[in-house]
Amino acid sequence: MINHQLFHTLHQLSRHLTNKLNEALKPMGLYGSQWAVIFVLKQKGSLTQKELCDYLFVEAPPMTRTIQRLVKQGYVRQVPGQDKRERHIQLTDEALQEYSNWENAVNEMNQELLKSLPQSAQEELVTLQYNWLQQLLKGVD
Amino acid sequence: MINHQLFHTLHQLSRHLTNKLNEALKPMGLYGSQWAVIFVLKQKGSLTQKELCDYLFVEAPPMTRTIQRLVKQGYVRQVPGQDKRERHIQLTDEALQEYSNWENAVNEMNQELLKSLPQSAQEELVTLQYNWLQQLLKGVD
DNA sequence: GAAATTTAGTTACCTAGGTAATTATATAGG
DNA sequence: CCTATATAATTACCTAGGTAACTAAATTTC
Repeated sequence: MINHQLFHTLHQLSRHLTNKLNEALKPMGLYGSQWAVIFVLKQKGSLTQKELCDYLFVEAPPMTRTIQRLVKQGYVRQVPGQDKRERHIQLTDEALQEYSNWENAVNEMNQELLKSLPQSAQEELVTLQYNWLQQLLKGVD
Repeated sequence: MINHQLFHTLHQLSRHLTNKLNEALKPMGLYGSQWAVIFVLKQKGSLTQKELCDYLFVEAPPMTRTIQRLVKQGYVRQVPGQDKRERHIQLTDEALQEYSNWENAVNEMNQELLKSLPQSAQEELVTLQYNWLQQLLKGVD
C-alpha cells in the first residue's frame, strides 16, 4: 500500500507547510492565499482576476474573496479594463512598500522549513513534483 | 527562487490530488476526509477521537465534524469508553459491507493518477516526502 | 478529600478552496 | 442589426481544517 502512503504524506506535508506559512505571515496581518496573490502580482505587474486564477490554478470565487480582502486592507487596486467585464488587479504603493518585509518573513520561514532537507533532496523533490503535476494537468481541458 | 517553486508545486499537487479523490468518492456519497477516517478505522479497529486526531494530524474540531457526518450516514458508531470523556469510534456493519466498493473506487483513481509517475519516481517521492515530514515534525510539542 | 490542573470532546467562528447559479459584457451567426 | 452564445466576475453555499473558548470528566496536589 505504498500508493496510499504517497498521497497521505503529501497531504500532511502540504498542510504542515501551509500552517507554517500562515504562522509566519500572521504578525503582518496577511494569510497564505493573500501572499500567493501578492507574490504573483509583484512579479507580473497588473493581471486580471482570470489571469490570476489561471496562474494559481484557483477557481474564480475564492480569488474574488482573497482580492476583496486585499482591497479592504489597501494592498491591491481593481482597475476596470477596456473589456468592461475584466478587472485588472494591481499592487498599491502601500503594498510595494511593505513587500520586502513580507518577503523576508516568508523567506525566513522557508529557510527554517528547508533546513532539514539537503539541497540535493530539494532539487529532486521539486523535479519529481513538477513533472508529475505537469503530466497530471496535461489533457485537462 | 527554487524554494518558492517547491512550496508552490507541492501545494498545487496536493490540491489536485484532493480534488481527484473527492471526484472518485462523490458517486458513493463520501468525501475525502471521511474516507481518511474510514481507512484508518478499517486498519486499526476501534479508536478514540483523540487517537484518530493524532494519527491523521488533524485538530479535534474538524474530526468531530467528520465523525458526526459519518454517524449520520450510519457508517460509524461512537461508543462511550471506560474513561467517560472518551468516545471510541467504530465502523458499522454497513460500512464494512460497502468498504470494498469504496476501496476499489479510490484505488482506481490512485492508479489513474500514478499512471504518469514511474514506479521508481513514486518510491523516490514517497521517501523524500516522508523523511522531510518526519524531520519537520521532530521537536514539535 | 477538596481544590486546582489537565484532558477529550464540542461549539463558534475564521480562512482556503470547490460547485452551481446569476449578472453583465463581448463576440458570433443569421 | 439583433439574437444566441461565450466569458469575467460575483453570490450563495458546500467541505477541509485551523484557533479560541467552553464543558465535563479525570488526575494532581495540597
